[in-house]
Amino acid sequence: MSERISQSWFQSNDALFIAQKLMGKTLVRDFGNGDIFRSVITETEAYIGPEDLACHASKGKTARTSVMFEEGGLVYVYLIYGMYWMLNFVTGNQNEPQAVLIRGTQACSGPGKLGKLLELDKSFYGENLESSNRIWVEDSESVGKIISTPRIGIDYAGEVWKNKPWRFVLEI
DNA sequence: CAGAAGATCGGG
DNA sequence: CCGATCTTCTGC
Repeated sequence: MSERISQSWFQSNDALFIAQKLMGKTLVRDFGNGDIFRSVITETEAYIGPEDLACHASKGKTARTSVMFEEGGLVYVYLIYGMYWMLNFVTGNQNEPQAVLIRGTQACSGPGKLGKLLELDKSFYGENLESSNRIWVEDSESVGKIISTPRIGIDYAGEVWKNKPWRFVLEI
């Protein structure tokens, strides 16, 4: 009964909206060997636009951030601390650099651990969530209450941006 | 071209 | 609290 979420949905909404609406939806990862990971998304963070000093796109368009300047519905992954692949979904239209960081699912809490569990790597950079045969999101009923808090690990972003309540957690 | 720091995590 | 571990960006 679950239906894959379309690229147009990611494209026609901003990161703040999508970060909240992804709550309760199902993240799917097909490893291609018969194993399929499916788990409900329970924690996200929104990173919006060039003004948001916590958003990588605030540094401008570079090889690392260019996918955020593309249309929504694509995967943005990057390696952090030399060992963790962070999973993000690009949102909004072209030249509206924004993304949603997937910080956790019911089966796995923590963005670093999730990236490891999903076996992410550089090859996922720019993957299309609507057409990919290895990673996508399926619609499902959101049950529970959404809590918002400041984002984690971005003290460098300055008082204004580091205090934005753009981290969302689903309490089931 | 060298150096620093990072949207993290686990061990002590 | 600190080290792991390596890509990316900055400054000289």
